[in-house]
Amino acid sequence: MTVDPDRNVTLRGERELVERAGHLLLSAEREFVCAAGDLKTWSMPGLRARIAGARHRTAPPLTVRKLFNPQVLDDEESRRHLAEVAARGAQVRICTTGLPHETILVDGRIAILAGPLVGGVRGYTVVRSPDVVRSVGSLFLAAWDAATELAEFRRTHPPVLGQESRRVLAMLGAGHKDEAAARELGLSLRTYRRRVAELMKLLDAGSRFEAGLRARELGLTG
Amino acid sequence: MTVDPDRNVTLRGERELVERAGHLLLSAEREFVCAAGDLKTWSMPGLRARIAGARHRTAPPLTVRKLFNPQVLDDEESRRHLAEVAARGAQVRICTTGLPHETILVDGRIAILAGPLVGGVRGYTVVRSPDVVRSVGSLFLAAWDAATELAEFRRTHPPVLGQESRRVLAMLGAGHKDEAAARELGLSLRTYRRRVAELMKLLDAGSRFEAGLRARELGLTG
DNA sequence: GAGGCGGTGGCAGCAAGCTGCCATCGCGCC
DNA sequence: GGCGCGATGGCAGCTTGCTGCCACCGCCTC
Repeated sequence: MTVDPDRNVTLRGERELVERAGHLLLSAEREFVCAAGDLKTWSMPGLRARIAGARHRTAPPLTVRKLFNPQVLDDEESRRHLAEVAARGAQVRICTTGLPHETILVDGRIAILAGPLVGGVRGYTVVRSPDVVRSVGSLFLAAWDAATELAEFRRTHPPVLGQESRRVLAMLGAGHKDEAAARELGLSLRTYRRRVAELMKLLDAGSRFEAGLRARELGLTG
Repeated sequence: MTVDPDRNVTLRGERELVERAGHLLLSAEREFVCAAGDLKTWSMPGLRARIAGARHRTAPPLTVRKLFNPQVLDDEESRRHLAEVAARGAQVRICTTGLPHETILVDGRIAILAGPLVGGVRGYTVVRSPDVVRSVGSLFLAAWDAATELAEFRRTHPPVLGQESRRVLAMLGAGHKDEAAARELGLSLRTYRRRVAELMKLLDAGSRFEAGLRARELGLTG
């Protein structure tokens, strides 16, 4: 890593990013900002835990802001992770406009911008030029302000269900047993239950009761 | 049965009522009106089916109005029966003020008024005097107009739940397994499930999913 | 045609839920 | 005390729901 703050450095692959810029991420004292289309880009095994650990040392509590596209809510693991992150005090928002590039901002001093995959490896450009970082920061802020709080988003944006899912929902809502419902929908018992399981994942429900609750809550019925 | 229209006849017990006044009930051509505190008074086995059958013969469709107190909604069998009756075209309303006496009105011509139990047998007085029947009719109409449609009533009057039922609901809504929920509430598994079963009866739900749906629908959560 | 891939469905085994039956216990009442 | 009544909880057996595993099928690609 050069000492010239106006020299951008591009690292290839997450491993190199972690090795050579990990300390930058850990150096956050005031604010840690992260924008990404999905959760995959910043997986960085092991680093998250160290960041989480580092937070305990900071005198002024670290402000953590995470901005994502709606598709992070598509799979259950991501939802669980987001919920956990939010529970630890991070602010999480969802932005319906496409996020340009995956971005990290540390204390308004350092920006790390992800590039496209090149030969299966993603490039990460570490930027320290104050003007560049500032303008990235203000772009982020604009997107952040336009985005909606995770909880609010989830409350007002029910997951989009296909035709079949809605028919499964109707069967469940009518109180039919699985066997009858499957027959009525022309599905095998196995497949019907697969659908129900998918639905429950989608609704973040641990039981059918809960699923019913949420289905009504999100206005997915009738 | 006397031919004098101004002579009231009191019949003792439902059997006698059915035997000697059953034909009056079946003679309804225009309107059949029934008000009762509960469904027990007019059980009259076999008669209902015959009334239902008779309706097919009537040239102008028979208007059926039934007025009940809220407690008919307390037990599941009554609810099912009411739903069935309503589905067959009867108008069903719920009246929150106590209904004075069980009453039947046939075509504005005949009134049958139930009295108290005497020696375990209820008396039924058949009235044909036009003035009396008219005034009973107008009293009924007043109560009818003040009452609310069954569907509307059920939508706006969620069943009153005890403290414990609400805690059971909370457990269900939190997605807990029965065992965990029972432990948390300090109940045995058996009793917890009894509570759940009661709750589901109360909510008219054939499955836990449905119960969740209704619970949210009736605003019984959070 | 070979092979991969996604969706389906049968099966089996387990987990969870449901309910009838009965013993028990507390409580009010005679 | 004796009795009945309602609530509780243990037990057992059954139903329902859940899921991993595997085989199969249709489709696409090479």
